[in-house]
Amino acid sequence: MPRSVPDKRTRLIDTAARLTHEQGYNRTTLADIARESGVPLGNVYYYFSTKEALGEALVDRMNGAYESLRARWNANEDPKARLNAFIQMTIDNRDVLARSGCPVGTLCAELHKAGGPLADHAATLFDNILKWLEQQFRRIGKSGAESRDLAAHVLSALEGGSLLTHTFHDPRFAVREANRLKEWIRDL
Amino acid sequence: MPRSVPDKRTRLIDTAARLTHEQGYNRTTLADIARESGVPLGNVYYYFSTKEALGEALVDRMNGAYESLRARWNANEDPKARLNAFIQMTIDNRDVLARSGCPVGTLCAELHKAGGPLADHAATLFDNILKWLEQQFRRIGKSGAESRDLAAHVLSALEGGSLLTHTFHDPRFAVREANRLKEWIRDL
DNA sequence: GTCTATATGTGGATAGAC
DNA sequence: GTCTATCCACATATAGAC
Repeated sequence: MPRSVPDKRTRLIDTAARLTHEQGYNRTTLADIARESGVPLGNVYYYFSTKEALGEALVDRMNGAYESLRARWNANEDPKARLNAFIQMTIDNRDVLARSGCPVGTLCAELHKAGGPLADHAATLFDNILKWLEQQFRRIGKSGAESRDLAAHVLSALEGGSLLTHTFHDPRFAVREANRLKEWIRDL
Repeated sequence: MPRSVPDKRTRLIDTAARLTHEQGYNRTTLADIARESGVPLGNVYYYFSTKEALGEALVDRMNGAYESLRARWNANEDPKARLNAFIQMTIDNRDVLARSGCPVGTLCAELHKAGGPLADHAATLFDNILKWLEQQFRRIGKSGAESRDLAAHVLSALEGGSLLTHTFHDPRFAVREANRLKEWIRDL
């Protein structure tokens, strides 16, 4: 029994993900999400008791999506190839980054101004990325401490490039940082 | 006639700068700013016709503050020393960065989700930084195109490090990126 | 220039019928 | 499970006396 239209709960999370990325979390209202999902506003509260609960589900969904990507990259045995696949994502998404920034970076920046449990939950997105990056550097033969530093450097450069790309609506900033990292990994 | 208390307009901008950095622009209300400035809410509108007008003044003030810093760094003739002074700012401010992130980076990220004239105005903060950085690399002897790339790389690394430092409330991410840049500049 | 009171709009959340 | 109507809090902005 194929379902061409996902169930309401899924639709609400998907719409929340898109609108939060485009407009920011605070500026995205439950009324926006409900309308774009084709769900009446009052019905949203059957699935999510508060906006924050929807935010938590949104972070969970993003974590799952990135976990799927990492699983795919793990099919390649070469850790440098895995790192390059991660970096290539920035290049492939350059136009989206120019329009709305990195979905993870902008979400973390915004939520950590408010604090609270949702902010900490969003930080797990970066944490999971860092852990995976660290594993790849260990496979290359780096020590534990150095692997953590190198992982942080990769993510810092890509996030910084994404921020400039977003601010100037110019994909080149992120692409240049990505290419710089690829050369740097090649020579490691 | 020394004035220990700045005039109202100045106080409003200063308070707006602090609260916007701590809480974000959207979550900071004019009532917050008025209260913390010791100005009645209705009186705010005598100085700024809209919240956006206050936002513009805030960006202008930040541009002026960073311009003053750059003027001080320009007193040193050595371009590498100037670059190091810029990078050192990240290290000196590490605890503030851990609590609230980079004032410029978080402001640009938040405002560019909404778009509009204020977002473009905020981008001038990064633009002025990049122009100054580019000048230093030209002084070192780099070409125009390469100087622009190197300037973008410095800012990307520091902003990315600041974002991770903010997200994890851990100063080390920004400090490591700063130290890495210092070594990189030394060997240029 | 200053300040109180208030208008206006909007967002999160609830009540309660179906 | 679904949906309409509505409550309540709060943010921007205005009116108008002083």
